[in-house]
Amino acid sequence: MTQELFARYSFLLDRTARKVKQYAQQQFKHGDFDVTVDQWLILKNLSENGHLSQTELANLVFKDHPTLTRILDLLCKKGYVERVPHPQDRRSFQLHLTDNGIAKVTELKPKVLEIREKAWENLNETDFEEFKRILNTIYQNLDGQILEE
Amino acid sequence: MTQELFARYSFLLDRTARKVKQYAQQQFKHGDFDVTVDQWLILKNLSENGHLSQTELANLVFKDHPTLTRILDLLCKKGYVERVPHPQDRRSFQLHLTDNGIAKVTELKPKVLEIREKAWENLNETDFEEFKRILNTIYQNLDGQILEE
DNA sequence: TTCATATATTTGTCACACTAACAATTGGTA
DNA sequence: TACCAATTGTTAGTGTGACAAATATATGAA
Repeated sequence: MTQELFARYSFLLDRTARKVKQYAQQQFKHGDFDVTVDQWLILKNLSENGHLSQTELANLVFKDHPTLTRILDLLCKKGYVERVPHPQDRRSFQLHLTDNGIAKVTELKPKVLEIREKAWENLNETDFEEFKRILNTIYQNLDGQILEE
Repeated sequence: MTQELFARYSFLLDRTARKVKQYAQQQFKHGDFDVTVDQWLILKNLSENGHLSQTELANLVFKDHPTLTRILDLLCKKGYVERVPHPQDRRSFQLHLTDNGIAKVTELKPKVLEIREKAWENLNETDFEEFKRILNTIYQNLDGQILEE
């Protein structure tokens, strides 16, 4: 029976994802980056895509709306992001980086790449392609599964 | 430069791990399992290893001590686990499942395996071995990295 | 014995994920 | 025009993760 064997994937996946985040967060803290790993993800995506709404950004980074609201609250408080009222739709905001935010992204970008590289010691590009393929397959297998009863 | 490319792994890893957890938690809820995914991990490990201390259990499931304390608080409140004072060492407890806890594990075990299987559609055992190898390599690359300065 | 050190667990704080409920606004339709 | 369903974003509640610090007990050396 391979069922028992396969079931271990969730444990290993969770354990590794936590370790990756924990390692990066330690390095962030050690280098006084002044942002968390998740906050960095938001800053980076805002720097690569100008003037998104929160919904657009949420879809881009695969975070839900309440989580994004709170991360943005913190980034606004730190002065890296601003919520600009949307000219046509008064329900929504256009998000953009402040000058401080832009400077922060410029400063951190190379440092983050260096931190991320550590995980791939002893692994090559073929491994990466395999890894990507399997992760995406799992994601798609579970995505959009409607529950009915 | 492959640096940028590689850096995407953390995003995909995090995204997939969250999806896996979210999917399982939905199914748990839908089936009225009365436990969360993390609580299930604890129950399962307690059923496979009798009379662990919290420290031993924490090492087994790779959760830190405060997190484990809180999960156990909930499981005790639900009546699935008991903390029995260690006969020799008054600092520690021996954990064991109550009768309800044992029944819960028996009830849920096949259901959880079925839920877990969903992720591996379109993937085979070779994929699983590759996946395991890469995850474990990443974990080891980042584990035990001491920070100094 | 006494003190320093180590170990087991708990508590507090902050951040994030998910659900549910809510307010405000928009846009289609009767 | 007057509804009403859908959309955008927020808030509250619960669970979990990481980290630091506190508490209690144990152990070993002086």
